[in-house]
Amino acid sequence: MEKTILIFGALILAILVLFKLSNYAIYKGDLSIELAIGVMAIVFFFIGLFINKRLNNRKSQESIEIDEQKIEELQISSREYEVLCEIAKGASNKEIADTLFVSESTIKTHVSKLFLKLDAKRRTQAIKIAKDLNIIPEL
Amino acid sequence: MEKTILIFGALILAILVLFKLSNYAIYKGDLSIELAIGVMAIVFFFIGLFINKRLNNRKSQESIEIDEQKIEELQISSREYEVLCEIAKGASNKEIADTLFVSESTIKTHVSKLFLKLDAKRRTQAIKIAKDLNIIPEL
DNA sequence: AACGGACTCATACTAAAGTACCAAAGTTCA
DNA sequence: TGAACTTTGGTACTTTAGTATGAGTCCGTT
Repeated sequence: MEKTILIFGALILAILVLFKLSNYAIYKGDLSIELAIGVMAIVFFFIGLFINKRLNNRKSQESIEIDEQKIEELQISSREYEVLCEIAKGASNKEIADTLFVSESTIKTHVSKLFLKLDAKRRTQAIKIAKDLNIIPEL
Repeated sequence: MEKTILIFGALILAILVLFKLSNYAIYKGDLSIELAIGVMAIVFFFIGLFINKRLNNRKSQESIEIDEQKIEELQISSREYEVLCEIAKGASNKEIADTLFVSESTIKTHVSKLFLKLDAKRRTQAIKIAKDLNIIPEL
């Protein structure tokens, strides 16, 4: 909301400035009315495009961003997080163990901890919850 | 690219039309130059916003869109698809059976079929593959 | 030094998932 | 009509996942 006011404030200011410039040019006989109006219109058209593009870029970046704060809140350790990401990739316990150079028993331990922290009963549920919390990459 | 030409064509046409209208109003003494320019500027600013919003909405709809064609290709039946979505929600076989009013045995049958069609060995992998193929809702 | 937490690992067990095989009913299409 | 497919479901079995318990090492903090 604040941003909207700022944008329109800047817009009105720009209109006033361009008014003065266009009036000056018309009185000097350098510009016709049509040209002044046309230039103004096109300038503001592109201002509209530019502002909207900026807002939309910000939006799509936000949705991709991982919620590091949430990970902290849940007290998920880095190793547990690694295991979570591997689970979300569809790997089995054995595969994850091989990937991370530990035993399957260790993976089971991490998984159990993850379930506690995410309040999940099975890995598919843990993936869903993690996705909803934006704590794992969309990849 | 074609769209861009069309948009700018329409833009130039709109400028010419509004020129004529504004000239007519100025000669009649109804409008001052400043007001005409201001109105033009604001109109085109919002045209810019509007056009860009339209283009971006189309984009974000595309990325959310489920690849129905892919589902057809993989020959996933509607029932199988229902089960796939439930799996992705984190539900167990028992829970899915209760949700769809069938037996757990039936769910297992559908799941096995899904694994064949998605070339997956376990449900977490099936979810990943389905996600990558854009055949299940982001939800 | 003592404590707590992360990481690692094992064992034993249960539960859930996954596989194989079989079957029946209904629908669609050549 | 027969074949193919979908949907449903059961049984028996194997494999993987998940739980519980216990333990050791390392590191940081009090």
